[in-house]
Amino acid sequence: MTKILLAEDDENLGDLLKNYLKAKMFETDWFDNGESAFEGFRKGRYDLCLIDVMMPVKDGFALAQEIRTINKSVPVIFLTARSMKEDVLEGFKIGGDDYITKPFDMEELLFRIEAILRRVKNDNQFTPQYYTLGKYTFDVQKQLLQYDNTVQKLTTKESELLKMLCENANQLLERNYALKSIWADDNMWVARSMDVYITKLRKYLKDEPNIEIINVHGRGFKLVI
Amino acid sequence: MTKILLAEDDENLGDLLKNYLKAKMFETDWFDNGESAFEGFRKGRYDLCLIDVMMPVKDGFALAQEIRTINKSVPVIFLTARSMKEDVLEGFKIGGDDYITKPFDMEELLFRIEAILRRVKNDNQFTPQYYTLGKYTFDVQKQLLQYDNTVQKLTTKESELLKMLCENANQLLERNYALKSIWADDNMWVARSMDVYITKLRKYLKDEPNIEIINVHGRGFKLVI
DNA sequence: CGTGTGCGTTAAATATTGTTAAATATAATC
DNA sequence: GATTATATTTAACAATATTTAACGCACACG
Repeated sequence: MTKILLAEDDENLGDLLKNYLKAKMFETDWFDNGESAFEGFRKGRYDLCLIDVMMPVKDGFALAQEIRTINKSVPVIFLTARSMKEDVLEGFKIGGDDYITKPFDMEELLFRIEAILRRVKNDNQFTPQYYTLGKYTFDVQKQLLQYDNTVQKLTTKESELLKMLCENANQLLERNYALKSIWADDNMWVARSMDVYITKLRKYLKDEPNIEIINVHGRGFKLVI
Repeated sequence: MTKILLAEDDENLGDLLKNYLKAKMFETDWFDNGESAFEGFRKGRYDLCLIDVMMPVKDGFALAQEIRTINKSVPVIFLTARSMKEDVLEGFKIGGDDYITKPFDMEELLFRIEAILRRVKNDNQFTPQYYTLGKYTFDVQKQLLQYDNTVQKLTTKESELLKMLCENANQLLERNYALKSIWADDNMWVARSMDVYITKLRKYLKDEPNIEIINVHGRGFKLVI
């Protein structure tokens, strides 16, 4: 379950937010000042922080800065009064991921939370170690393609290309994009090299009829599962 | 490049939006009434529609409905005045993907546009697409047309064109619309290329008397089932 | 009817991709 | 550092995909 830290001194708003987020399947710990919120952060594990800028004892920026000293990546969304829009810059400088001005739509807040979580997930998401391609298993780290008792060692380029195809499974992998990523160049000659590797990968995967690398003429390739 | 259709009668807002979106790397065609916007949609190819509800000549809902008759999937965001929040339901019923109430933050709008485009992209990725054409089955991802034990591999262009025809089955598929989508252009020479592909598709489908690709003189083609 | 334009079809021309093998570069071993 | 082994690129040719060209017919419109 996704856990949210909420730092908000207004009792009505805090309660409202906590209940709304609960309804949307987020588990929220609500603190009514910066001091206790920081204590809470140290003891807990949170996927996202929702911090009001104006708070007694320790304001939102101070809290965010403290949080950053012990965690560089947790997303922070600031809640700020509309009149204080200059604060926004300050907020981003501290490393906030978004801000939202009061009064705000609950729906809009939810929207931003989900967008940020999605983004963070994609960022941090260590490229999965393994991909399952029909009866094959592709071990990215070890560069191995195996099924049953057969093991095929892949070369670096083979592995990098297959990895990119897997990341974009059922989607077009653009020729130029792949070339620039793997070959750091996209001239005509290098492009032919990529074709050679496509042939190799197809050969490795030929025993699995549900997996296919199809060409999209003039644009790139698609790994269809 | 991502193309946006903007239908907005307010000259200031329209201009502002167009420039803002341009700065954010979206190419925007701006129409100031529903009538011309629909003309524009028919002739062009758009990734997303941004439609003001209150417009002269043809209001936003009517426009969206007309767009839906020729395209079932393009995302639509409605712009609506805050006082008319009841309209929201109407908008979703028509098949809008989001709505945003005026006055709104440019940033919020951008946020929603990006979120929807991301979602649409992910959707398409996983829904396996098959069309049933009489005794044939058309597998869009794998670009295959099969019946019984016969399998016909389709080329990229063949497949893209057949897909568009299927999406608009029993409806007119406009020449220009298809050309801009598949060929990213609609000059005279490319148009002949499309005719060649129509001939090819007819040849593939000739064994099924209930399926026919008929020509609508001067307008386009229609896949009749 | 006759004329201009659009469409159907086929075949040739061009561009892109598939495949294999040889040449070169890189790494591993001694 | 020379010698293998392995990885990658280059080259050459075959196979496909796409576009262009050509010709004849169909349709709209006067």
